[in-house]
Amino acid sequence: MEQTVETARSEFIEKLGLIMQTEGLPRTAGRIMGLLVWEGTPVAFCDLATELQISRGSVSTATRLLEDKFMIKRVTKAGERQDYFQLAPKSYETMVSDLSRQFRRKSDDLRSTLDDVPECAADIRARVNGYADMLSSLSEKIGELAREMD
Amino acid sequence: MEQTVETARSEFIEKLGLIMQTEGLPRTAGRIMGLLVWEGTPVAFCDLATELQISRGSVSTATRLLEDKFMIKRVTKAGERQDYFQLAPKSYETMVSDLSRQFRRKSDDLRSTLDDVPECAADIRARVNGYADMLSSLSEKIGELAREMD
DNA sequence: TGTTTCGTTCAGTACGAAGTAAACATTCCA
DNA sequence: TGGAATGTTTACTTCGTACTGAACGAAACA
Repeated sequence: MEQTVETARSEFIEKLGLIMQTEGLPRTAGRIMGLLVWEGTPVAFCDLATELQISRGSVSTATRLLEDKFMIKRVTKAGERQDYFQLAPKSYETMVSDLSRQFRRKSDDLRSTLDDVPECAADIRARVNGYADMLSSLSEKIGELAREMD
Repeated sequence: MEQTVETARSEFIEKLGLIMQTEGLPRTAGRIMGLLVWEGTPVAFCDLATELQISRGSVSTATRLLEDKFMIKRVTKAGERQDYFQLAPKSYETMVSDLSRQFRRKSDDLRSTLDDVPECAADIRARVNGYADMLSSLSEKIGELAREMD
């Protein structure tokens, strides 16, 4: 019975690794997130390496990446030399508003290519804006969700 | 003056290539989309190859991929042996509802790992569901947008 | 029927990203 | 001060994916 929970745990971790890979993050970072979500409590640096069977170097780069994105938080324990990690507060909210920002940036980036396109090429402008509009609508909707989350 | 429009065109195409790459599609497919968005009218198979400076093989696989996703449409012209391509009707709407579906699938996939987790592990269940909820909320919001688009 | 024009498929290649291992820097403790 | 523990950095390796180029098959034309 305990066996199946263990299986579920590693399944969840692996799945989250794959999912976050599709979001453009390294799989390792996703697996770390998975472990931290499952555990809930702070997990030691070395435990991440041993449990996920990855090198300390990978743990270092991945945790730093996740820290920079405010998805996890590095904490310390009194009398403990090791670093511990746990989910950052509002981590999901952060992820969602980050996604919103990504779409916004893409939209703006595309629209900026129209700077040198004269007014007369209205049809081209309309089509490019159409794509950019889709992206900004996505950004808007997702931003809305982010605001609803706290 | 024409020069700058040409520059804007290739900039747009390259940018869309990069953007669609972040969405998990091959860059080539994104550049094809970019060309088709810019032009608006059907573009010949061979013109895709020469204008984007890619092999016919790449054109073949990328167009097939985009066709399968209902993002572009293959059309023919009377008396013309070449295939032509243009944006599919409702292509943006399709892309958005596809995105919604992706998040839905991820959410369901994650939640399914809880099947073997007993009720007593309520804290674990809550955390996993928290992540899945974020994904399904995204799916929901984006699906909403898709419905608003037609 | 032979030839040309197309699009597809597939083997090979190139490239980039991610992970490893080891060297390194720093901190803590004896 | 010496040494162990801890995290970071970097050179190298691995792996997957995307692209090329050529062979192939099918269809149109002559």
